[in-house]
Amino acid sequence: MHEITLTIPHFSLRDTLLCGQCFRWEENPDGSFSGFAGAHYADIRQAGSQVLIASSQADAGFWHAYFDLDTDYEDAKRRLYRYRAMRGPIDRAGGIRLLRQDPWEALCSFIISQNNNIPRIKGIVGRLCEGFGSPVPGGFSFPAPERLAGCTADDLAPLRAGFRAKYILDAAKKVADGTIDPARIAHSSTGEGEAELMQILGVGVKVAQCALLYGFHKLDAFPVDVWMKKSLALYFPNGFPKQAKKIQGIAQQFLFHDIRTYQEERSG
DNA sequence: GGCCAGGCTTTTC
DNA sequence: GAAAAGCATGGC
Repeated sequence: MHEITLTIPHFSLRDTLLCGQCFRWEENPDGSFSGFAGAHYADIRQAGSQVLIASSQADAGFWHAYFDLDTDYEDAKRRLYRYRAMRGPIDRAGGIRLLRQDPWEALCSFIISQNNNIPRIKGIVGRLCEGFGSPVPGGFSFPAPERLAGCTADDLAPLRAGFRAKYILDAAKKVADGTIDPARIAHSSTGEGEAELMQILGVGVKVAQCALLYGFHKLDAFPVDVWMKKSLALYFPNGFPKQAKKIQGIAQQFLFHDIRTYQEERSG
């Protein structure tokens, strides 16, 4: 294993890895985390502003990018703090960073997420990797679209993904044959990317926005699910301010984690 | 046991 | 067009 240390002030590793943006990390009893980012297995723990990564590969640059260290979150939080309603969510959930995940993995994972819950999403994603991924140090990679494009729904039955299996296959085929081009979406506007992704069976606005935010790092993407509807009703009944549109994806993550973790029992 | 889960597609009114 | 049903599976 290779030891890599990153310095990330005002950061919460736990909130970042458990807030529902990724599905391949598990918390250990000692508070560290084990799992995968792309094909990189790692054990990660946080000590203050130090993030200690024991990685299967000597690739500090990869982890620098994964934890999005080139984005200034302190600046984003200062801007968002102008809105009184954001202050509680920032104080409670402001340690979250938007991970720069692989686009295909994020797209596929959030197709699986629909009408589903996070523990079961993790189970399906785990079985997908073990059944169809490639062996890498520490476990299995997330399967490439080309690997899944030749599969049938019956092949995916062991995943117990239910009705989502045919959506996974449609997405894999359209990415593998170029109908959907992640490289093109990466250079497109969020609106254009949404339209392209929604060509996939089983991808609506919510899943497309999740893929754009978590897989393509489009910080103006803004997925709204049942939790975000609750949060917006509580904090922004007149809608999220358009002045903050460029970083509303960061705000979304604070609001989502806050409402799920801290406000569930509070009556509106 | 019915309800719900980071929804979407299909059918029906 | 809008609203409702249907969809697989599992946890509570």
